Amino acid sequence: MTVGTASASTGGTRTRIQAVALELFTEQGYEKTSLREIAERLGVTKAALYYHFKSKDDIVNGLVMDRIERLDQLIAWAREQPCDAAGRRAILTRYVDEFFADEHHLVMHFFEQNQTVLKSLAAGQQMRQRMLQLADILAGPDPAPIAATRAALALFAVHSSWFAVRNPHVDRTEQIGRASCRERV
Amino acid sequence: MTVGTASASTGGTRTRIQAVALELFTEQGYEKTSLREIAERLGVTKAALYYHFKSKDDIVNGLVMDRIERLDQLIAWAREQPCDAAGRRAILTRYVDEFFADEHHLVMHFFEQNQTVLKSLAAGQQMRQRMLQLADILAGPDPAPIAATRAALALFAVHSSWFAVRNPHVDRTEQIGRASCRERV
DNA sequence: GTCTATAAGGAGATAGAC
DNA sequence: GTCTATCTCCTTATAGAC
Repeated sequence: MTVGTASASTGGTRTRIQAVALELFTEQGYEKTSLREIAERLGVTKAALYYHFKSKDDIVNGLVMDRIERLDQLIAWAREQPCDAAGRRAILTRYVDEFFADEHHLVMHFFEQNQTVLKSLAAGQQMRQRMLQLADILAGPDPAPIAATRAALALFAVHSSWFAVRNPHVDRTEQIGRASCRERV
Repeated sequence: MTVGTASASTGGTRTRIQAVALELFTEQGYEKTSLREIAERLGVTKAALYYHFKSKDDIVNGLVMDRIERLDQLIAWAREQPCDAAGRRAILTRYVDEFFADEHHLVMHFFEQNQTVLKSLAAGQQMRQRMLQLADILAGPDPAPIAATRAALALFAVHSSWFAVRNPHVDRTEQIGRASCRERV
């Protein structure tokens, strides 16, 4: 896991907490996962978690804020790409490469599985706002409604790949890449 | 709301409960919505809810089971459609017409906002299974991996329309129809 | 950094009167 | 059908010892 800038003094416990929390939040949902459950799986007590994070929400914030920074960089770069098909494809490709490679995709999966939670979290609202910005860039300036819809769908197609993944012989990244590149943008 | 076969004897309270619950579940999530909140909005007490539903899960079950029946009918019909582009388009069109018209789309929206909940509910697992069946039919017999992916994405594109809807001048059904028909299946 | 102990509150669910 | 009252359980979060 690459999560934030864990203070180098700690033995990586903070990062381990985030990793376990992310897994449980994605599997069973944020609300259904208690701090007791996270602590137990780590072999510590609940109180230990509160040394590293000031609240349950704060665990999520750490995960999200990291992505928002990276997303802002991608958005800034995307604004300078040409507004043609090649430019849009380049944007989508970088999006997939950055946010769905390695363990990064775990965070994205968490986002999709916990939409209602993110709605009530400040970090989640910011994330959503960035996604809409990216869709706007893909749609181009003064888009026809149909172009705006298509741009948003292209972005979403990447995310919906989890639903599509069932054949064990096709690995996930391969399928995600295929899904995004097939989309006409 | 058209929810199940409410015993005609009651004054529709059961249906009103489902309508309010559906709205709150979709807005803030299933876990975050308490029975107290539902009861308060209806002007009754928690205990009254338990006369109509044996548990909180049971409220969701009523909503889901209704869709599963309709989905099973659609699946049976879809199996008899030709395996060409026109047939696939016909299937998608009926899917959109049946599940995204009127208030039906509220239930679909609830599904997307509460994926983790549905994972742990028997009714939700059945629903997911039906969706995969439908994707298989769209993909055709012995599909290449790429065809399977494309079929699943086409289905999902319909559902992702909520993300795409931002322009208030384009109404939702119009956009959903457009989204599904634009998709190459 | 991690522990024990506990506070404070809300959740789902039930019993029984009306 | 709906109410009041209550039970039981589990949650997030804090205080303070080690």
